[in-house]
Amino acid sequence: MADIPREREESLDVIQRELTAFARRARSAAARLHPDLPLVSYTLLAHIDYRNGCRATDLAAHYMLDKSTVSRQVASLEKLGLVERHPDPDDQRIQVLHPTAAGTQALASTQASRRAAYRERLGTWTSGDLEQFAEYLLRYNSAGEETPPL
Amino acid sequence: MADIPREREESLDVIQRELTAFARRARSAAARLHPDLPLVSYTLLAHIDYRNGCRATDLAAHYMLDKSTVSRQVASLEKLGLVERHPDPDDQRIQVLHPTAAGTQALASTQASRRAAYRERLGTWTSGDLEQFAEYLLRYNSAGEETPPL
DNA sequence: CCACACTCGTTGTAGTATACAACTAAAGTT
DNA sequence: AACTTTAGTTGTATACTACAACGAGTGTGG
Repeated sequence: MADIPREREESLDVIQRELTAFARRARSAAARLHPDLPLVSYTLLAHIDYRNGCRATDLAAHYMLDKSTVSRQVASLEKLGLVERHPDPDDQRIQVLHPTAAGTQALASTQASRRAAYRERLGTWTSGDLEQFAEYLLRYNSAGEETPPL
Repeated sequence: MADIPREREESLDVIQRELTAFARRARSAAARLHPDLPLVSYTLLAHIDYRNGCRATDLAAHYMLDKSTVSRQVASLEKLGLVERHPDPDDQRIQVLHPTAAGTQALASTQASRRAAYRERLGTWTSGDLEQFAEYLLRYNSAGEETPPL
């Protein structure tokens, strides 16, 4: 039951369909998890934090967004007092983005409810399955650093 | 290396982060794969086809969308001549949606390029890994029929 | 040192996706 | 017949996004 092409195709179709369903549902779910935070911005804020500061260009590359989109999102995060921009002394074009204290705090409280949701949702999974699933997702996403993910 | 809670948390965080990254990238990727099709509508059309006809309400439930959103998307698909509405004779409130010939055809050609993209992307995976990954995604998504997926 | 090219970011404009609320119409329930 | 529930539409407002044009800073080849 291993290398029969038909089985591969079936698996690919399932993966395609389920990933699509997930992506379509993600927004509404995210809205429920942090109704306050501008919601897409949350993702960017989380990434800024994860990277310990980064540039707008990095965000655009990572999420495949136009720089104008990122620019506005960052502006909105700044207006909300969640991120700060620090000009890079070596290159005046660059603004290094960092979460403010409020940003870190907002992230932490949101992260808590996200974690709780995931824990509940994946509560019945064995640790081995979680690990394996995480590994698959990493592999899947990294495969598409260059090419489109969907 | 099995049931240590810390390891579970780490896996959960990775899953969370990678699923989020995927969801954020999905739109831009989808835009590249079918620049012609209204692009969100594609998903709905695919689901209508997959189900061999369904109601707008079913689409809303499946993708966690507001009925007004679905109503407009379906209207746009109809205007493009990709779906037809057939009133249910037993219940005049209901419109059963079906792909038109053009809809089926559009779906087929898009599906071809999608399949190609997935085949390329997952070409190095073993059939076993694909099967396992598909199974995880199914399990993950079905766990959230009630609760939010993200 | 200057002209050209490149990079980072912003702003103008426009299209798409989405939700919420109010509404119509058709069934179903008392 | 009156109330409730379900299916779908429309009005309105907002979020997200891209593309194009632009401004400012950096780097490089004459």
